[in-house]
Order: sequence, then C-alpha cells, then structure tokens
Amino acid sequence: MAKPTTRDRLVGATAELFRVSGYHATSVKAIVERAEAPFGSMYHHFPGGKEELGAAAITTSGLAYGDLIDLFFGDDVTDLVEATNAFFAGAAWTLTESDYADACPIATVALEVASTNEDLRRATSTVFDDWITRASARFVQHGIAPDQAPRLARGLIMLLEGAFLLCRAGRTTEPMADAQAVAVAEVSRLLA
Amino acid sequence: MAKPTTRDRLVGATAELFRVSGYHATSVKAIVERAEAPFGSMYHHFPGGKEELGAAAITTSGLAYGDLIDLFFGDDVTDLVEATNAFFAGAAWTLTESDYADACPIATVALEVASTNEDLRRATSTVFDDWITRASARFVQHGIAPDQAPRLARGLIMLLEGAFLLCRAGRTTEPMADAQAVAVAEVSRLLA
DNA sequence: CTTGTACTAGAGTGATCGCTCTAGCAAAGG
DNA sequence: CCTTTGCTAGAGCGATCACTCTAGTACAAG
Repeated sequence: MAKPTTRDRLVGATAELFRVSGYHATSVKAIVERAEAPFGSMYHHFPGGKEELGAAAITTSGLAYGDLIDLFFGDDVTDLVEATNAFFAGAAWTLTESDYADACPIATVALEVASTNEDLRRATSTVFDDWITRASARFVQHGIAPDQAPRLARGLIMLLEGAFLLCRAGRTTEPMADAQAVAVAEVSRLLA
Repeated sequence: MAKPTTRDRLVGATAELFRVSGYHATSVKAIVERAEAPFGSMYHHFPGGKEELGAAAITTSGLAYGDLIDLFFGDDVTDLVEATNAFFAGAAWTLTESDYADACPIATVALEVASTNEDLRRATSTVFDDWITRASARFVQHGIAPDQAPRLARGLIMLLEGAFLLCRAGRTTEPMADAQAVAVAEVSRLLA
C-alpha cells in the first residue's frame, strides 16, 4: 500500500493525538513528528495553522467514525435490538483493547472549544449532526417511526458519549454495559 | 458576606475556568488574576503547582455539583418521574442562561486527562463515583429496586453528560430534551 | 533547455508556558 | 520589645508554544 500524502498523514496524526489528548495538549511539533512530515509542509498545506489543521482533523475523523453507524446499522441488519447490542459491545471492546484511549475522536476537542473557538465548535457540531442524520435514516429503515428516529439517534449517541466519559475516567467498561441496557430498552420501546 | 480566603478563591477561579476551557487552556496566570491572588500565594497553598490546584478544583467543584442530586431527588420528592423532568429541565435552563458555558464542571478536564495524568484522572473518577452513589441511594429511597439503582444512576448521568456535549457543540437545548425523554422512559420502566 | 509551481526542509522569531526565588508584611507568642 | 510563622508579592527563569522566513528540491509545461 502506497504511503499516504503528507497532507493526509498530517490530518491522521492530528486526529490520533486529538482523540487521546485533546486540542490544547497537542502541539504542532508533536503532530509533524508523528506524521513524519517537515515542519514547513504543515504551514504550506494549512496556512491557517493549527486551527485549520484541527478543523480538518475533526471533520475527517468525525465523518470516518460515522461510517461505523452504517456498518452496525446497515442494510443487512434484521434485528435492531441485536444491532444496538453489537454497537455498544463493540465500543466496549475497542475501549479495553486500546487501554481506554480510543473512544470518541472529537468529544474532548468539542468540549474544549465549545465556548472558545467558533470555527472549531462548528466543525464538531457538523460531525454530530452527520451522525444523527445517518443514524436516523438507518433507524427508520429498520422500523422506527420517522418522527421518533432523530430522538432515538440523539439518545443513543448521548448514551455512548456519556459512557465513553465514565469508562475512560474510571477505567472500567461497566458504564458502557449500563448504557447498552438503557439503549436497548429505548429501542425496544420505540419498536413496540 | 466575608471575602473567601485566598485558597478558596484560587480553587473557585480554577473550577470556573476549567468548566469553560478545560485544563490545558487554563493558565496559572489566568487563575491568579481571576482569583485576585498574588502569584506566589498559589505556590504557597499548592506546592504541587497547577496539577495539585487542578485536583482540588475538580474535587471541590465536583462534589458541590453533586449536591444538586440531593436537591432535585431529595426527601420531599414524591414523584420520581417529575423530579427527573425537573432535573433535566434545570440543566437546560442553566445552559441557556450561561450561553452554553455552564455545564458539567469536570467533564472537559476528565476527557483531557483520562489517558495522560493518572492523579487527575483519579480525581475525576472519584467525583463520578460520588454522584452515582448519591443518586443510587436517592433512587432506592423513591422506589427503584436496589439492584437496578446504580444502573439507573449511571444511565441518567451518561445521558446528562452526553446532552451537555451535544448541546454545547450545537448551541441548542434540543438534545437535552431528548435526553430527558429517554431518562423519563427509563425511570418509568424501572418503577413499574 | 528554461521557467514556474508545488512542496520539502528546518533554523529562528517573539510570546507565553509553569514554576522558582527572594523579599517583605501582618499577627501571634514569648 | 523581638522572633517566628503564615502568607503576600512579583521579578525573573528556562522551556516550550504556534508560527514565519528563507532556501532548496522535484517535476511538469512550454
């Protein structure tokens, strides 16, 4: 497989560092080192500096993460409850496999910039909206009433994000299991 | 009312800045300026520097925030569903009143330090555990089965934290209303 | 070939970071 | 009175921050 372009490596390295440490704890120097890119190249590809690169990383990694929604709730799903169980179980598995480092790619940054950087805040908001739109469509496809689907989508995402927070803070997957139980109950209720 | 001690003002100022900007975007200089404290006093009261002051701010503001649980789910509550509605409605009101700045006092910091600073991670974990313990006791008091209370407590906290994230990112309280609906459904289910 | 464009490469910039250090002040104990 | 203790006060430290600047390289167009 060919080596990705310098620009792609920069975006990828930024996304990885954002996920673990957030925006302000990630230095430009650390990004270019991880990306094995020269310092000057970063400001060539992203004249807007760290902020522009950060926005690209949020959007790219956020939308890529959204692909998991189509993966877990795709066309071949026959039982929405079962898919929901698999979705949360997968999140728990990823957490333990990565020693609680690999959770939501944008949540940390989203909270950091929500009140302090309007451009980055909008980038995170766009990603969340994308997830909700995609999940809603999938839920309708699998039997949820159209007027209830966005509520369910937001509910599951909020449970997942809250579970990521508690799991990472406590270094345990117990909250994820509880989130899964609440999510399944809600899905079942709206299917009935 | 008497002016709080320098130490208390430092902790309070740190907590306020953490809530809006998180750990790494909050500088020691900004803290002492907001606290109207001399620079040297900070290192007298907190020889461990920013990290020790940060841990104190997390613990103090976290436990104070937990008092809201006893406020909303206290002895005088007769209808747990109604109390749950009031709890989430109060969170939504606080968000709009503060222009989406005043949400969870420790969530941003918790995600920032979860994988990078073990002492601070433990401080955030202790706060979350305190909330869950207190909420569980209140839920049992109001009719939830003891073996289900911790799950419900975690569920509501995760919904609240997830809602804070989506509300702040999107500058809307719509997710909080959806979280409220899911929470009420879950409370009702476990009361039946 | 020459020229132009896209990109690589890293030394060097001022600003700000967390923190250390010394000096001085206020009140209590003898 | 004098000394001690707890705290105030801020100048100054090295390190690191995001970023700028100049120079060099690779390659396509003409």
